[in-house]
Amino acid sequence: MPSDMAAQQGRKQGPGRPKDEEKRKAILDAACRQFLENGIAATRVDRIASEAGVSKMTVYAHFGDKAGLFAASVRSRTETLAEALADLPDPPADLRRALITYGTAFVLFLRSPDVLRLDLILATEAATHPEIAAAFYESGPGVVLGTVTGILRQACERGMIRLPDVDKAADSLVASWCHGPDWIAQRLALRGPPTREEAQERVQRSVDWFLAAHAVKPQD
Amino acid sequence: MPSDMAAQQGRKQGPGRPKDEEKRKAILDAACRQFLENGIAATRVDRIASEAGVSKMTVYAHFGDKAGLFAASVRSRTETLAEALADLPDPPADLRRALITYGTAFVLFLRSPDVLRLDLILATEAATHPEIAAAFYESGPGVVLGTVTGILRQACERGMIRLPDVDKAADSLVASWCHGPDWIAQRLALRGPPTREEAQERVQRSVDWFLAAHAVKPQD
DNA sequence: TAATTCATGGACTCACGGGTACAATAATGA
DNA sequence: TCATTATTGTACCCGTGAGTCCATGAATTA
Repeated sequence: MPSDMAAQQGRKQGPGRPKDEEKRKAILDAACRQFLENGIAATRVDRIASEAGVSKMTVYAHFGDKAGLFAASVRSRTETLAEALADLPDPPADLRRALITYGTAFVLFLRSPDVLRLDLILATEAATHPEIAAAFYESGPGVVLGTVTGILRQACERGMIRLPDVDKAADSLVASWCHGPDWIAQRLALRGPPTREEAQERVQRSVDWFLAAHAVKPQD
Repeated sequence: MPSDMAAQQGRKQGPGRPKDEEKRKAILDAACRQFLENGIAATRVDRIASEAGVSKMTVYAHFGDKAGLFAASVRSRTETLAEALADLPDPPADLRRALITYGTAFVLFLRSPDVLRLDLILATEAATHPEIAAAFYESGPGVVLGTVTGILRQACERGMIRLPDVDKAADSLVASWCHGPDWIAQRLALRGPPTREEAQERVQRSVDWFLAAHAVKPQD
């Protein structure tokens, strides 16, 4: 990622001691933890520095100011999460099984505490950091939506189901998997994340509705 | 609401000048606006006071401190919103029409900027103000879920549809109405609230799936 | 009228935390 | 070795904003 280096360092490795990449990583790591745990306002730069085992001046040397540190750390976190999403196995050929497999993975992903916190912070900060919010959407929910849309579109082309509007159908289907009142309750700390069984059961139910309503050939 | 008075004032109207209820209202009003707009940390008590046309001391006399002010203002806002939800018209007899009518109202409600902000702030603050979060859930999402569950249960009893688990079905159905990636995009300020037409179209689609999949009489 | 409580506004205290200054030291390229 | 840049620790500056103090005046009950 050379563009990243250019954007972050801005200097071509002139003479003198180079910046320590390990320290940079450590700072980003600590910053992620702190920002996710406390939000922007309540996070102390001093604490990040000490947790990273680094002096405060080093933090400012690498990232300029608190906002820059936030942006960089969220960006790195977003990339990490996006990789996790990209690592899903190939979809089974069977449509129903493909939807259930992916759906369960998505639910577990989208309701993991880290993603929940990240979503929360970015939603709070969307007004002041629109590019970050957009990047998060693209590499998180956008990927989920795109994958499901692809699966559905393919199934339509193969004549397995019939959908008047694939995009909207995908949106509603994903919604029915992930974001019910039950999910709201988790956001409000009224319950924990679902177990794998709960997630799967929930997705299976939605998928079965969906297929029952849209399948071309008669089924039960 | 006498319990409210007792909790807030604590004194039985002794001698001397009584507290001005209008000022109290004005303070709450300004506080709601500010907290919804900026969140807790970024809200300035001075600003609330000046916007309410009141001295800062008066704010502290009425609400003790910033946290108390926040709690009181969110409570009042939650009550207001709950009233809006309670004001919905009686459900039409027709099941499909009832679901669509309520669903559209819910979507417009849950995606209104105010509710979105409130949800966001409470989710952020859930750890430090669990009772407030719980109260919000009860009078917001909880009411929606309860209403839909009621409608579905009745329909089951009348033999119009068949559902193995009414509660979970209601959760998924509500989710498919409200909280797709499209909604996430709105939270991230990537799009605005849906129009009435969009909301209705979306709900209608979900309801039709649902009924197609669960109707007792033969379907295609 | 007297006693009591509320409200005002402005000045004030005080803790907190972002960001900087500086002097010393370490690592690197030339 | 020399110039250059990174890093450190500590001490510091300084804006900000929550919460308080106080002297004055207004509303209310007895």
